[in-house]
Amino acid sequence: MADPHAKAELYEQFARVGKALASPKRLELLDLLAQGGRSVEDLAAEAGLGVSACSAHLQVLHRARLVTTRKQGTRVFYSLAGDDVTRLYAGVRQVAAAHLAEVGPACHAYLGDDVEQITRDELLRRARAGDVTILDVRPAAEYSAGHISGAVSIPLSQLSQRLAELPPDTEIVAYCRGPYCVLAHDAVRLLRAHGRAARRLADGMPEWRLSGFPVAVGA
Amino acid sequence: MADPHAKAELYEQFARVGKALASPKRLELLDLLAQGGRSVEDLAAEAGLGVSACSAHLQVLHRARLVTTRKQGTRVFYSLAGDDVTRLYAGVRQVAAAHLAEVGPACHAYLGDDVEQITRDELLRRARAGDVTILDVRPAAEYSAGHISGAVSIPLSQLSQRLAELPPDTEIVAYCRGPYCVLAHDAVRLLRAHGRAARRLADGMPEWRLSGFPVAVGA
DNA sequence: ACGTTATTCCATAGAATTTATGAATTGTGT
DNA sequence: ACACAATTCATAAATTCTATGGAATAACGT
Repeated sequence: MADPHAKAELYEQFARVGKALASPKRLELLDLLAQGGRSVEDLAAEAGLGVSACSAHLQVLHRARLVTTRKQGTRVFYSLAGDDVTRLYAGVRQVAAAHLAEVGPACHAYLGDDVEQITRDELLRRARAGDVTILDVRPAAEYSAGHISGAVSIPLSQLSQRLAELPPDTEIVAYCRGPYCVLAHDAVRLLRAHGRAARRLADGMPEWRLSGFPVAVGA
Repeated sequence: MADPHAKAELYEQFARVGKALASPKRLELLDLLAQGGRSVEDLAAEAGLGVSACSAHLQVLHRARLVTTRKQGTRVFYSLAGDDVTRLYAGVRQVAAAHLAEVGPACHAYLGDDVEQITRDELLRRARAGDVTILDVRPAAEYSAGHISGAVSIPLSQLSQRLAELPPDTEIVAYCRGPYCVLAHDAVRLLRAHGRAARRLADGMPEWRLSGFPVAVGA
């Protein structure tokens, strides 16, 4: 009959994935990794962790096989193990947002006042019509790892100095890492403060790519 | 600027969902709940837990809002909070199966030798053609809560005594709770040992329902 | 070969959590 | 008032989490 130990063992394996998702810092790391491969110290800096702590978290993710490693010279690049992992992470966020009342306030506290959004489909239509400027405000390395076809890269930190590079009289749609990333929110507020028409893509690069929408790689 | 505390708080919320998924017993409970609402003691018995321990686990799930409660007389019925939760749970299993080498052996140890499978789409075609008997081998209560349209209910525990109820000369497709449930595996082996042509639906009731395939409710 | 650099490993440590058990309690319905 | 289901509580051992700073490892450049 059903060996209760065998059953427990199987669910133990499933739970390895759950345990990997059980820490806020690890979810932050997944968020960063969804933008492309990254080295440990890069991730540590971006996530506000010490290198050791970051490495430890990454190894939890690695033991659950949510990430893969690749050695490039003296450094180790971590990447998500597959699109299914990206989708799983998105699923966690979606379920949390749909059912946890605290997510709303937490979003507002972190992202600030709502800015006008645009959906992926509408952006694709507008991009094909050519009457919109798509703006990637993530760090340059993330843009290189993959961006929306036709997007220009101006990291948020440089945006106020480089406003002139944006063609005048066209609406700007800014995007970043995902629906819970501040960068595009801040960018839109900054652009509007300078009198530009700007909206934010409702989600970010990973969702765009997973939808099969056109992506470009490189500088 | 970006308040690091606000960011941490947001990811803390996301991690609540992850934490809820971080225990094998809780995943087992989700598996059971995906079949329909259930009382605490029912769940406790099915999952091999004491009532207290089961109640505690359920409250972890409830605090993460993965389940909802409904009072019916003297007992409390727990249900999944939505289809997104069912999908999230399926996602965890899928990622584990795709990336964790240990899942294969654990499956074999629990489910036994592979039995022939059939996909949802093929089953639907065959069912429409009418040349197949669909057999639900889950406990009767789960059948009542929702089953594949046209399926007959013979819980695995009664199958060997009730073989005569199955129309002769038609192939039988057995299904149960999902891809990692033993019931249909055992049923197919039992049927084949009695000389019947039998296969197993590759996944179970929740996946069938989520695909939008026809479902019936009641005895 | 040697120094540099990135990452992992180790030792530590406190805090916090997890899990389960059995008994007591709450609350609902008969 | 009684019976029953579920939760809470008191325990308890075990485990786990998290982060830190320093040592070990491994690969590269000179």
